[in-house]
Amino acid sequence: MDINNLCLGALSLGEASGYQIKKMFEKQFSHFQAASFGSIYPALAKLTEQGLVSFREETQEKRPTKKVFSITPAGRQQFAKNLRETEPSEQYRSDFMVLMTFAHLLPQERLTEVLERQTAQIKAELETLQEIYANNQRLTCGMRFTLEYGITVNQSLLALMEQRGDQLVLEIEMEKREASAP
Amino acid sequence: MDINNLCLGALSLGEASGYQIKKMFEKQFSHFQAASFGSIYPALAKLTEQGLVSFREETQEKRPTKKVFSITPAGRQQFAKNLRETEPSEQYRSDFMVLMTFAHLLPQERLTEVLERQTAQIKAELETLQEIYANNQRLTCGMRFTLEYGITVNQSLLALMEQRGDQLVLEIEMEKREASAP
DNA sequence: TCCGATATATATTGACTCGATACATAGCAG
DNA sequence: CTGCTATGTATCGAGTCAATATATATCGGA
Repeated sequence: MDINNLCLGALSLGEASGYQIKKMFEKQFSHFQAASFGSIYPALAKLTEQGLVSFREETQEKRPTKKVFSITPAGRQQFAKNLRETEPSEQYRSDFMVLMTFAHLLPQERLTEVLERQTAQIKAELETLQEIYANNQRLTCGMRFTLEYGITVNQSLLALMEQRGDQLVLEIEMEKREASAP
Repeated sequence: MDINNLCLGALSLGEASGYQIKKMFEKQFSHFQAASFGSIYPALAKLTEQGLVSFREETQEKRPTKKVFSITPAGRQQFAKNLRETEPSEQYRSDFMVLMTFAHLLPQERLTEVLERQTAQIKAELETLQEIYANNQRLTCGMRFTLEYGITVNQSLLALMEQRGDQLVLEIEMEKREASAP
């Protein structure tokens, strides 16, 4: 699923400027997709060219002029078609996991810090998702499901980090001592 | 964490050719990092230029000539330094979540298929991780932790999919009917 | 009051990465 | 004997990101 398509999807929920689409990626979609201006603006230009979205210019007082994009009927049709053909793939990239894989190369204080930071991150993400879930009545069933999905993951990870974190630091220190004096 | 660094990390576990490094990304590291030839070969060239890795050419019978790369002491030092400065960030990208967000635009059969496929994917990933965990004595504590992390996530997701999947299909169909005849 | 942070808004650039492809050889299954 | 899988090196085009440029405005703190 490329950014062209994701912009089409975002606009299928309502008209928006490039800046506002970026905000949507940072808020509603942040737990499963990301996009930068460097891909959003070219995508909107291309979609306009293809007649899948249109825009009107909105001059604002005390703010720069906005280009408000809307999805066209052709765009809506195209998005539904692309969606039907999209395979449910996933990709996960984690520097945290890399740090854990090579944890024996980290000083103990740094390892502790990394684990604490990761735990805090998970906690923050969990709270964000729970807040969206609780304070939003207009969510579709599908959206509610993605939130449940994210909440489930983060809850089980938080439990793992809290149960296993301190123990891991000790294990790694043991391993280091064994390696240096076998 | 860029691919240069990841290659350095891979080579810190033992010498390997570009092809073998790719295999490592597909096996040991597949649940948290990925890399293609298009990034691995340029990375190895750059690292060689910087003196962080070196290589010898190994002529094989009935096989193309191999370039076997090894990490140099300077490379090992650089990797440890980079690791200390790496922040534990994570990124997750999921077309499955996009499909769920816009599930109301999918035909029912396709939605069912997507959910089944996702469940199968999670099951497969879970089995792969459990197999590595069980059949490998040489793992470091850190590596074992990354496997536990992955197993935890996939177990809780599998439970969610099995509890919630069928129900979701019904909910979405209800929602569609309400939307078309309010 | 002025400085820096934050927010709204569009847009581009360089660097990085992926997926596909090319080239070369060989074994194995149908 | 054709196609698939495997080992191996390497590049190219297309897509993407992070940073930056350019404007303007608000708001809090020194």
